[in-house]
Formats: sequence, C-alpha cells, structure tokens
Amino acid sequence: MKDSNDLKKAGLKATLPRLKILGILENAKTRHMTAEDVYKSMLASGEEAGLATVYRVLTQFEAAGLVIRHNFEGGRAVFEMNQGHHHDHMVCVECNKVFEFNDPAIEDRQRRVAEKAGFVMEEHSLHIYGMCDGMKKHGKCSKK
Amino acid sequence: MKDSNDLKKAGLKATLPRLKILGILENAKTRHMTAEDVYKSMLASGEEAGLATVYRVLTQFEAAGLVIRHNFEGGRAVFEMNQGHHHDHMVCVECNKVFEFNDPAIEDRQRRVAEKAGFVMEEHSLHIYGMCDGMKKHGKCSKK
DNA sequence: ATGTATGCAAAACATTTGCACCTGG
DNA sequence: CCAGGTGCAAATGTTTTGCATACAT
Repeated sequence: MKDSNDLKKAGLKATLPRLKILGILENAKTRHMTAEDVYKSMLASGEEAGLATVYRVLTQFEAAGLVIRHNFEGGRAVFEMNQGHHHDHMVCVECNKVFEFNDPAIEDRQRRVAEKAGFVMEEHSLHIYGMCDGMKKHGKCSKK
Repeated sequence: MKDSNDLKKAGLKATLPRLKILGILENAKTRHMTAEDVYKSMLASGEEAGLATVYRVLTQFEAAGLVIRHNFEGGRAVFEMNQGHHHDHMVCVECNKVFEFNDPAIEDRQRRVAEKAGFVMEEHSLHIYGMCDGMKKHGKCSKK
C-alpha cells in the first residue's frame, strides 16, 4: 500500500491530486483503468481535478515505477498499480475485462528468443484477446 | 503475391490506389510500415494520393485479412502483408526496426493458458522491446 | 449509368503543453 | 517564501468522416 512517502521517494510532492490518484488505483475494483476512468472517479468522489493533471500524474507515476501503462488495442492506454511481479494479460473483447496470468515457460522462452537474436530485451508484453468465461456461459459479460 | 483478383474476392474494386498500396506493401524493404510511410511511398512514386485514402484502404485490407495491423508502443500503427503464418515481433527501441519470430512452445503455452481460464482466444500478440544487434555492435542501428 | 472510391478539408480522439494561479514544505 | 504543481484552454499527432467529384464495371 503506497502512500505519501513513496511519492517523496520518487521526488514528487505529496499533493492532494497525487494522493487521490494513488488511492483510486489502489482501491479500484478494476485494477486496469484508463486516464479518463481515473478522472471520472476523482470527480465522482467530489474532487476538483483536471484531466491534464491525471495524465501528468500517471505519466510521472509510470516513470517512478509506481504504475504500469499498457497499450491494448482500441486506442486508449490503461494503467495499473505496479505490484512488483511481472505478468501478462488476457483482454475480453466483449466486456473489456482484463485477466492477469504468468507462465514461467513463456517467460523463459522469450528470454531465449531475444538472446538468440542478439537482442537486449528491455520489456515485453503478451496480450491475448478473446471471449472470457462469463461471456461464454451467460451470453454476456458483466460490462455488456 | 496478391493482385486485383484478391481485391475483387474481398469485394473491393481494383482501383489504382488500392493496387498501388498492395504493391508497396508487397515489395517494401521494411515489411512493417506506418500509414504515413505508405503515403510517402506513394507520393514518391509520383502517385496522386490522399492520406485518408491510405488509411481507408489499409483498414479495408485489414478487414479482408490481406494485411495485419500492429499497435506497437509509440502511438502509430504499423501494417504488414499477411503471409498466412502467425508470428510475433521484436521491436528495437533505438532504430524502430522490427524482427519477426515464432516459437512453437510459446504458442502452445498460450493456448493452454487461455484454455485453463475458459477463455476463447481470438488473437494474441507478443512484443519484445529492446536493443537490436546492430545497435549493440556498431553503437547505432540503420535508422538512427 | 451508377454505385463505389477518392481527395480534400474538417472532425474526432487521446494525449501533451503553455501559462497564470495556487500550494506544500 | 518559492519551487513545484495544478487547472484551463489551446496545441498536437494520429486516425476518421462528410461531401462533392471522379472512376471501375
């Protein structure tokens, strides 16, 4: 659970908007939110806020390693708290729900592939798009 | 090697801009091009062309399965001819060069992961970002 | 002919930036 | 107090769309 100390460690003043955004990302039911999602959540909780600030703060948090930005298909970026352990994502094309997973075998093979190509891997992302379980079973997902 | 027949099969008239774009994508030295790349290439070969048309045609080609669109990091989409066989990508963050690879073990694990989660996979993308061999060896890549 | 495509300009988005005002330490 | 942060509005960059004209069949 991050707090104002983590912000200071990152060289960022513990301002109200930043603390608020941190809280939203930590307590969100959906761990993966767009900048707009965060912005709306701030407004909803009666907070003065500008969308530009949300973007600025999220970008700073990303640089500080506090959050991770993902570019899934569909144009808008989504952000999630960085929990320290790498994982990949499955995204439901029906309800947009995001599922996390980690497969050591895949991670290992990726390392090998990069190495064999003389490639210095900095980061990697694996996205699986499809239809989630809820959609299959009930004809629709939570969101749709 | 696709031609006007493939366009007709896709329900698209064999117009000059479409044939030209098809040719550019097939013969490009760099298999992965942005819409702007294609547009500039058309102008360079003395073709009347609008960027909007390039986007429209590429989108139609994608829908027809003729080309594949990728959303790498960095905002702009890149397109490549669909050669029929799925592959993943390594992108050099220095020179933007794109390398293709295919690892059966990874493909297999992905299928398993999705299956175990009750997920009906429609597509998947694996992107490795890092520094390519040329960059490591010569201090710079072709493009930079 | 005639339904489609095209080019241009304007619109639509997501995201970033300039700037005057505000605020945390 | 004062550097850094914020909100707002305007700018940016990419992709999409409306519309009158041009083209393939």
